[in-house]
Amino acid sequence: MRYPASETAEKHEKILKEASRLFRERGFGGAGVAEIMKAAGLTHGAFYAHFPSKEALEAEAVDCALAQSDRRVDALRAEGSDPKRAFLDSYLSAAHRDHPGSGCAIAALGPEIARASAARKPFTLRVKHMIDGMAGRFQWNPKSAARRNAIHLLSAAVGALVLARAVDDSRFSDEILNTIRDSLALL
Amino acid sequence: MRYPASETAEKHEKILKEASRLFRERGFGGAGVAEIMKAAGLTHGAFYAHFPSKEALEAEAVDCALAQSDRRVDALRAEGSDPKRAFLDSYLSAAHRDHPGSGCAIAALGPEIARASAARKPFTLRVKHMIDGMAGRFQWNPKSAARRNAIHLLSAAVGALVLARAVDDSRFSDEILNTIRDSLALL
DNA sequence: CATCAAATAGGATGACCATCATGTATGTGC
DNA sequence: GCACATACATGATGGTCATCCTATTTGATG
Repeated sequence: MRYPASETAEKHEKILKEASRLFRERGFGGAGVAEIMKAAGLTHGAFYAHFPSKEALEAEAVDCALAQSDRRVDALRAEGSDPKRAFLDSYLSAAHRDHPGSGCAIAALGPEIARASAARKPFTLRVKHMIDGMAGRFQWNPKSAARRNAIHLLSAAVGALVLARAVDDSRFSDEILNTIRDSLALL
Repeated sequence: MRYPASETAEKHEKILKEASRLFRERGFGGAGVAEIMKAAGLTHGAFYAHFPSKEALEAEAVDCALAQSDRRVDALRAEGSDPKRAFLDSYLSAAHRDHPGSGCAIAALGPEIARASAARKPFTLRVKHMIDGMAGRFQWNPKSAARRNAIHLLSAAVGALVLARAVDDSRFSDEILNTIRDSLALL
């Protein structure tokens, strides 16, 4: 059947959202096309009407997830007086550690993206934009070190989240998150 | 045929070495049992005489890779006068970025380890030991912040390497490595 | 209103993969 | 020196997965 154009666009978005969640939860290899389509309320046969390949879906899903992260960083600035502190509290929280499906794609998929040819381009653009945003909108001392500090903050936050998730000791995991949260607040 | 015990132990080590390299290069899912055995000079049938499952191999391979990293950190201390600086120069080098197969397993496999039940325990022990070693052997100012700074240094170095590998722009990638190298030298 | 194009379902396909089964040859322990 | 255990090779097996094929249905187009 041919469906109304609006519904088609909605379903495309729904597939992307579910893919981006499942990829972050289980990795690119851990989430299959059929499972993603089922989560989106469709069957596997319809997949290739929306995306040319799974690899293309991976690229779009990464872009989608990082766009969401970008919007969240913007929202932090609108809300509180210290957006950097708000970012650290949110990014290095136990909730973020325990729910990768709705969290940062860099920490959930970084090494797999490095091996995935198609996802690297959108990833690069989004990361550049995130660093520019953080450098421009967070409060740094001195202000001249904004870009360096933004790169430092993002790197340390990503690394800490990766470590906190991989470690099999909840106290050690908490220690990592708390240590980096406090350290980066001083930048 | 029954082989001499020494040869068997050698082959066990060879399988582990090749697995740890291939896993770091392609991820757990990207390297199959048959390919690993072939790289070790054997056929796939002999695998289950050495390891009970692929998951068990993943755990031992991670342990093997991190043990090697640990030895390298020790070696840095024996060689130069500033082991922290030597670590940063090595860890955040273009060579390390471009050769994950012989590099740090945290940066190459972190998120996959977080999802791999068996590998998390040895991973946790090795990371704890690495942080203890860096806290005790590197020069920190002030010395009272040694443990906090060691966690900070490892997190930021891992995050920077993940970012530098995933990004599709060599200048940006270099900028990340150089920025974090200089920032962490001040800890 | 008639035609077309596209979105979907269901099923097929071919590849890959972890694991297991079997046969064999040979060090090892008695 | 003999019986046995075992490391190995080869070959199945069962499952999963990405991708393709075909029929169907119906909104869009003129």
